[in-house]
Amino acid sequence: MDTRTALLDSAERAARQRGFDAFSYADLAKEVGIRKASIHYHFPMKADLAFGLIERYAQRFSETLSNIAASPDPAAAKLTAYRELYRDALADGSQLCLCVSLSAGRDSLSEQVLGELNRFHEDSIAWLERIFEDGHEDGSIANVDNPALEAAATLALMEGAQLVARAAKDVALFDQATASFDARLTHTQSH
Amino acid sequence: MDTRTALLDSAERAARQRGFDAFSYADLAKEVGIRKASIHYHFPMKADLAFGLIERYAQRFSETLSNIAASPDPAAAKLTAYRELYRDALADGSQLCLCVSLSAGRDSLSEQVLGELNRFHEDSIAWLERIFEDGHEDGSIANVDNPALEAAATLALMEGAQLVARAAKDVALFDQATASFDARLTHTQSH
DNA sequence: AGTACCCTACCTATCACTAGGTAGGTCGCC
DNA sequence: GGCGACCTACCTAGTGATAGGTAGGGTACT
Repeated sequence: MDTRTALLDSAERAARQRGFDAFSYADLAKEVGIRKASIHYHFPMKADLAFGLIERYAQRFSETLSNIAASPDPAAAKLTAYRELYRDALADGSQLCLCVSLSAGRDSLSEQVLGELNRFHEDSIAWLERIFEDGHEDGSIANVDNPALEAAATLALMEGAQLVARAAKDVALFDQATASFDARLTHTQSH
Repeated sequence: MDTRTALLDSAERAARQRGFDAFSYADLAKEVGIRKASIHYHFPMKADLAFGLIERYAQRFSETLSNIAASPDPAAAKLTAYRELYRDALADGSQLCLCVSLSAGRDSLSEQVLGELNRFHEDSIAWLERIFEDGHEDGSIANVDNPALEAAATLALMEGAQLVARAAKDVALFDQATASFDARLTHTQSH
């Protein structure tokens, strides 16, 4: 496999599990099977690695959101899919999604990475706002007063639910925290 | 001032601003005005410092919640007060509350500190559940279906809102994320 | 075909620095 | 005299980063 990709994979897992500052080039080197110094060939500074991580992550996430939005399902189903994204990222309760992890350890990040992170948040909120508007129109989401505010609330809810679930290492907490949100969605049984 | 308290104060601010792993005994020593090694007299290991922090924090928070609960105000007003707690902790958008900060950097914490953190979360949810029950009865909180789930959602919302607001260094994001929540509360104008 | 050159992708060895932590001494106060 | 509170001085084990070397592949000119 491509070494650069292997490094990104290993770093992403470490960052999501332990935080970006909590893993070292030595950890990475051991896992990927090259020497510590060789990592600097691919990522001269650790900030470059952080940027590489968020760049790839944002791109993947963006594609996923586009795919969800493109489906002919009602808006409620799209929000359910969105929720699943965050739920799945928890794995067995030991991982955070990268944006939550980086948000939490914000301080050590470069200005560039921070900008990318904020852009990711803005994109997510814009996407959600659109879905809430659709859900208001097609009636699949209950009580939509202000799509923009609902979008901001949803993002915060997902990130917060992930945080508390990971703290307790218990995915059930994520489900509890998002259950009321889920109850607003009209689930049309399709089989 | 008491040196131990000064150390806790300095450590708390540092932990909330930069994360528990991101400040060192050297930073603390410089700020408090004693030598690095002297800190070990008060907190032999950094884990002891972490425990001291969360212990004091949990106790303070518990008292605050008790005071809020004891007031004769409607349940909605108590939730507003709860929201203010998290909002105020943000300061100018640069700080998290201690539990969010520690949740985020969970990995480096001792089992003991982790237990204390989870207990804090449980207590918060129990407190919130009670408030939601009251709010359902006195009618000051709209659409209360399941108090336990609402409680979990509220905690997650607050922590998540704080996280995204801090990431963007903008308190307005906290307000946006919690606005829909606030809209469910009946605000009785008293003057 | 041979040689000169640059490239990628690693390596060894070491850098300067910081982390948390320890040993042992000093000083004032009850 | 003992103890609380602090000091200087040091240690070990890391950290990210750098310097300089090397094996092997491609390209280009003669």
